[in-house]
Amino acid sequence: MAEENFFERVYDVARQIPAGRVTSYGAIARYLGSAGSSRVVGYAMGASLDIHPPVPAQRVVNRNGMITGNLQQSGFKRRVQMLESEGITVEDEQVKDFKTLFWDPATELRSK
DNA sequence: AGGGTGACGACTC
DNA sequence: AGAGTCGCCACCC
Repeated sequence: MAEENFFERVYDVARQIPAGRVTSYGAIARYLGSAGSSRVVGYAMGASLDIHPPVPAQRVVNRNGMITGNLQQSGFKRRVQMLESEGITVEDEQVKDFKTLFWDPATELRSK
């Protein structure tokens, strides 16, 4: 049995986020069936920097569309640039048109 | 086995 | 409307 920890599941979903789109921790948590474990998703993202393969955690922001990241602030700036490189406009550490670029796995991967 | 932590989320004042 | 506080659930020590 594939003993995929909750973290790996989060990574799997995050890797399915198409470029130019963003999602929220709560959306992923909800998609995994643990809507209340949004914090765990965020925690997993932080640990994603230490896992392999790399996870596009930069596409995952909080439900406000703001790029959180108290940790790894060193790479935080780089994350914003990567998002802009994908066509996402980031202003003041916040994703512009977040609602439009929002990619909900519960809706997109509903049948996958 | 227990306690503490944490890239959030929703409620309340 | 904005700011602050509490709660949740999984992982690490």
